[in-house]
Amino acid sequence: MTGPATERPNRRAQLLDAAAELFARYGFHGVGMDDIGRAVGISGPALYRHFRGKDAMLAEMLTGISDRLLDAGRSRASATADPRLALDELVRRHVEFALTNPALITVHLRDLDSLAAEERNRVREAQRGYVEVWVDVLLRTRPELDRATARASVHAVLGLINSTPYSTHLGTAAMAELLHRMAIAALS
Amino acid sequence: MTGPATERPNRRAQLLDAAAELFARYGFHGVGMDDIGRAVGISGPALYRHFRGKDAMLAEMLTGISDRLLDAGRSRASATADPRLALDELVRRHVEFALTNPALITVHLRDLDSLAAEERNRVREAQRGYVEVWVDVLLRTRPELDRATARASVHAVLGLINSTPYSTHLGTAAMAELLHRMAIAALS
DNA sequence: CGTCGATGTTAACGGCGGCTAACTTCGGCG
DNA sequence: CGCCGAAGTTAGCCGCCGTTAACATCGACG
Repeated sequence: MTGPATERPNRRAQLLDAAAELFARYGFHGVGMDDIGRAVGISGPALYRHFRGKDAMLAEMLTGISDRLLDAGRSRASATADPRLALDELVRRHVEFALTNPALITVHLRDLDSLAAEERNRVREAQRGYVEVWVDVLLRTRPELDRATARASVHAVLGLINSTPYSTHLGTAAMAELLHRMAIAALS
Repeated sequence: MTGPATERPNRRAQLLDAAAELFARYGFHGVGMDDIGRAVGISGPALYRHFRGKDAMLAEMLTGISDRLLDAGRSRASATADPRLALDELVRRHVEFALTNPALITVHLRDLDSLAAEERNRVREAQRGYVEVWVDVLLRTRPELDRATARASVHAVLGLINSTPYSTHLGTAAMAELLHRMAIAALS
């Protein structure tokens, strides 16, 4: 009975969403396969029809978002000539992403180390690339900075924006505006 | 043999330090009691001579630092009349703390939810109080802000400072200076 | 209409890890 | 010098959880 084949394309995406929510709330090791199944109305081992295992779910989740962020960042940065506008655009995009996907942000910060070495390095590589995009743009607006300082600044600003999940009692629009202003101020 | 009674006062503190380091690197659920023991040269169940259990270690660790931060914040804030100086002092103190104890910061951000409800609420209460100290000071330097916005700003700045653990390739002095400048800029 | 693949189900295994039990060692102290 | 408590040790239990096995259901399609 429980098999409505109405969910056309990616059941996988739905499962990953549910898993992300649980991982965010209880941590990767604090969530069982049964929990994930229960969250979508199926129970336990059915998940193995869609993923090789629990680790694979985390891996797909994290590589997915880091690759996506990297791609988006690259295209935005290269599409805008004025470095100040490009930086503005990077901030805007990242703020929007963080406010839209707090669970993914949380899991990304918290459970990256639960990944197997290979996948973890893959994610770290994408992260590094994303940061370098920011650094390049930042250096064009403030050529007096050395690269190490620029990199540290970018990390700090991403930390500022990513701290979002723990405090969104302000309405997304106002919060986005606030974070944007603070990020730009911190980078000036 | 392995019992040098030379470690006079608090073995507990030493054990908590080791545990914090491991929790920071692998996450609370990713570390076993045997691992913690091995890190200080004893093995496994010996830890139960000092703590009621693994949860108790995490609880003592987190309540310790949050109470300590709250106390330090309160005394600093009330000891300085000029709000701008008080804010400066809060930032300076917190930056120093974050750079000195990256492991504690990491565990605090990551594993708070692994605590039993009672202890968790205790920690959250201290956190809330600490943020309110910041908010009060900030509101005195920028009376045009409403309290909710001030609170969100404080959370964001704490996120900026706490992002430290993931990127200290700059030397603590330079890093402290940089974070301080960025934090103050973001709050202005 | 019968078969097949996709998607579930429940039962059960096996390892890992937190914790307890029973026993040792040793420094301090009356 | 003999006792006692603090601090360790190893052996082992037990429950949780990721994973596998064996079986069910159903829509699609020749």
